[in-house]
Amino acid sequence: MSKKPTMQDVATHANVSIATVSYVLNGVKKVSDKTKEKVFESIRELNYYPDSSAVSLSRRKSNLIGILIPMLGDSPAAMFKKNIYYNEFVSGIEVISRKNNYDTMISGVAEPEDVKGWVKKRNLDGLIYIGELPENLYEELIQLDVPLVLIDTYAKEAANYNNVRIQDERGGYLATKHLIELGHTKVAFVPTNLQTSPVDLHRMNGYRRALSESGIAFDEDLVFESYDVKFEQPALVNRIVTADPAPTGIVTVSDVLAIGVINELKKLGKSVPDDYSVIGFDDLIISEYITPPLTTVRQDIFTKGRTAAELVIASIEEESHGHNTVVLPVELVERESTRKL
Amino acid sequence: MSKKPTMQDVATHANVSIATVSYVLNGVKKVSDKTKEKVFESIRELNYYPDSSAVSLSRRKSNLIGILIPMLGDSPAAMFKKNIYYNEFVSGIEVISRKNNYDTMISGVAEPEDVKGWVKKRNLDGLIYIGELPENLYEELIQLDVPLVLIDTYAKEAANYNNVRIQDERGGYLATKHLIELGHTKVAFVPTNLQTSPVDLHRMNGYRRALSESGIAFDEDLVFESYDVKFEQPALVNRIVTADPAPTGIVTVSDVLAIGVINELKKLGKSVPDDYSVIGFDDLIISEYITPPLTTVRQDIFTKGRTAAELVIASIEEESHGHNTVVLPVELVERESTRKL
DNA sequence: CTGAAAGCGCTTACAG
DNA sequence: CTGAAAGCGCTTACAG
Repeated sequence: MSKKPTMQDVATHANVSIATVSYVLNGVKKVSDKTKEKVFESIRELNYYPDSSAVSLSRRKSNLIGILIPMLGDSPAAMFKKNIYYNEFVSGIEVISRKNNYDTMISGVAEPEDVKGWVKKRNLDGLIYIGELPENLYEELIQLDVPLVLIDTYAKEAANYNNVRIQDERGGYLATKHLIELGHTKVAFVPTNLQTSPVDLHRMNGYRRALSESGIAFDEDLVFESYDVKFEQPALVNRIVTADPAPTGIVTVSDVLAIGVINELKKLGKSVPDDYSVIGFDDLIISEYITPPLTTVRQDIFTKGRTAAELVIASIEEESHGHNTVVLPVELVERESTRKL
Repeated sequence: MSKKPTMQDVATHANVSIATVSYVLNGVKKVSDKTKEKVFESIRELNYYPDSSAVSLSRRKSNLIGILIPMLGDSPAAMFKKNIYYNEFVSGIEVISRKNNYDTMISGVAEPEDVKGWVKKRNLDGLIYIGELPENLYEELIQLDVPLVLIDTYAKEAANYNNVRIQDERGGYLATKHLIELGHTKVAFVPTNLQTSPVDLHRMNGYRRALSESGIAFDEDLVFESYDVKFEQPALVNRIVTADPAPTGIVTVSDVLAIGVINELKKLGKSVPDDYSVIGFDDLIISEYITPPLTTVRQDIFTKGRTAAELVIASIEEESHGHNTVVLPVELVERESTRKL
């Protein structure tokens, strides 16, 4: 095959200097229209594409955005693999990035040191981090001085960065309120892990607000941590069905959990929504198609990804490294996993 | 923040030339152990990471692998977004790539010209393409002379590249055979699109083989193209339930389709597996947790991704641009969406 | 409006 | 075993 044409080839072909080609390409300086025309013509004919390694090197800008996905346990991919959620999220980032001429790379986060290395090595222009950032990573990242967007974070350090979150408190509130309105008074709350997940804590605040608004006392015995976002939840569900007081409604912090809970309940011969009303959180694509179709709190994960990408890119291009926080709305979607008591 | 250290900084710090640093880093030439030690020491102290733009530029190698995802309709992401499948696949690629010091980028494929541009721009070392490659893309890619792995392709041109496929024919066979063994004689086959999908055609060959093996005549009227891999399938299912002959078993080419079919059947008051036995294909993570748990033909998508990555990387590093074809096994997973007639 | 030249941070023959 | 220097393909002051 023929070697890839360089800027020099274009310059020669157009009978100008490479500086001029560069100017034309970057829309910089006033280049005469005829020259511009010639150059574009040559670019087209030679089918020229600027070499981004060279561009990155000389411009100190890679047009690369890194997406950091926290690891749960072993491999970064395992996380990505299991969590249907990331699919849409990454998708949103991808769309906006491409539109703005950025490419995206994904990496699992193991050691903070690795992240730093990655950013430096690849000259990443910006970073999107999903979830609570480990303390030590904050320090590393500050040193890196790279535009950063934090997703679903409530850490105080987060205030120094861009943030995209959703109305977590309101989500918990809406879900609980819904069950209460349906006549449920014994409502369980199923977070992942209250120690490690501020998001869960905020949703629980909403849960508590809804309870107290209706004069229902908060009961610790109705909070069941699952510790793991996965479909298999025998232990969790066992605790729920044997709980005292016995709940009739279950507010969950994710659709995956809700599906898991419904599944285990079925195994125990219980019916949803006849015996238990269950609410999810997220509204995954699949949630409408399970049995029963899941009542859930919808968040627009795709938009979350888009917003995150828009924020990093703005931050990169303004050189302002601003810290904006965008809180996206949530909404209750009533389907058939909840019923009037 | 302090500027990122360069190789020069390391050289100065270690009191050697940058050439030596480079040699040490690349394990090339025989550098004395003391020197090596000094250099590594400096690298550690300065927390140095080679700039990959510079490396790419001088070594003409980006250590970047591009994943091409075909677009269905509008945005590339839309595809990625909807198809739960890609999640695992990309995950597999990612794991192997990272282990081999490659990063991966994902792009939707719109115009073949765009792909070419992307490869040239980013100096991609290798490419993984999912699905049937448009004719004109073959030509473009040949010119690019970049290691390529084709996934699930049956085009004759594909023989010139690396391929990863699964036992499609066998999958169709196993699914159909299973239904026949359960006593079904009127078995429907639901492909996506026989015109555009050789994969579907191969699975149908398996379907036909199982039929003929049992002395059941193939009946065109029992083939129902869905034309779209999505959960909503009212028209499709309407055709199925009103078909003559009336099928009792349904072999489907994807879990998404199967879930869609089951869903529509329920809406029509039909029960699975009581009225219809339905089989999927893929065995998505979710498929075990829907109602009824889906009987399906499992393929290991994660391994498919891993294999694809291994092939490109081998191809990149051997400079041999080989064309190996790996056919991964499939296996029938019996769950509860099928029953004895 | 256009170009010569230095520089971005590496790699790699070539000398020694 | 080690280093000086050219080169990878761009960008960008600086001159003109």
